[in-house]
Amino acid sequence: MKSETYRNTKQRSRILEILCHTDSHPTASWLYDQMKPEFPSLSLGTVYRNLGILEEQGLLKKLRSGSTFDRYDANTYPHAHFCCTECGSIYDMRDVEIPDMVQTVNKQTPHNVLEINLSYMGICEECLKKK
Amino acid sequence: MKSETYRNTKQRSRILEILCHTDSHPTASWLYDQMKPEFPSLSLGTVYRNLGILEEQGLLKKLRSGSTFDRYDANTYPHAHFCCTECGSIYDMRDVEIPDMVQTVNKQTPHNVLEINLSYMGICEECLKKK
DNA sequence: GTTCATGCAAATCGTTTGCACAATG
DNA sequence: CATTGTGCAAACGATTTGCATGAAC
Repeated sequence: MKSETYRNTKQRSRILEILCHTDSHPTASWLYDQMKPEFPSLSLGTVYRNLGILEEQGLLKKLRSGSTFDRYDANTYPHAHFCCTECGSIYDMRDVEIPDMVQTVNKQTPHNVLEINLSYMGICEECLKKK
Repeated sequence: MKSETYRNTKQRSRILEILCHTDSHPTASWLYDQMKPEFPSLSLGTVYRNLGILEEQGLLKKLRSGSTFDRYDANTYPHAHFCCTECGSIYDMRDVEIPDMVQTVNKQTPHNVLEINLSYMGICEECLKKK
């Protein structure tokens, strides 16, 4: 049973503060290393639990969300995907254009962009039926 | 030392065949379950190894590639990311427009699209310097 | 004082790897 | 027959969880 009330803890507010002051999209263990000096008895479990709570509160987002499995696709032609956040299934979006922005974007960034990764997240047809 | 020659094995060609005849972007264990009746002594390790080889050969792609860690972002406003395939770091793409295609796409698909996930893959500035 | 969060350690789960044996070319 | 692939089981690494203690309200 999930609780609806959250308490303020030093650990949790520090995590959010660090996340708000960096744009490096940290991992849990990076946050752990950052906080360890200030909270010597901090544990990784606490970091993970708080990240989960902050995400529930909508204060942060977990990147590359979706399932935790590797998935494989024999269609190597660039195409967009639809990822269902309920059941985890992934569909091809055959009819949706994937804008060829590689050249455009390369002019706007110092990095070397090689590939676009475009996916649409939402609820799939099957899961919609079940509601 | 990585070999440059690949042999044909029943297991590997079956994996590719299954992948080519489905668009459900299978996981390794789904493939394993599919193949188990035909190859009763099949092991998951074999499936993973062959998926790796097929990817090397360019016959398939692993989806949501990049690092294996969860990463967190306190910037919940929709924005594109750049993911370096060499060092795994992730940058915000502040200046790159993320096209608001949610409405457009919803007209083209039976699923309910809620969110766009756009990332550019390539080599980051830092890694380029090291070359 | 009741409930929620923490720290610790053990468990979980997807994936990788070492090794002896089998199959390929 | 030299080399690559397989099956098995153990190892790995990120994340999760059970439980007793501590902090928040």
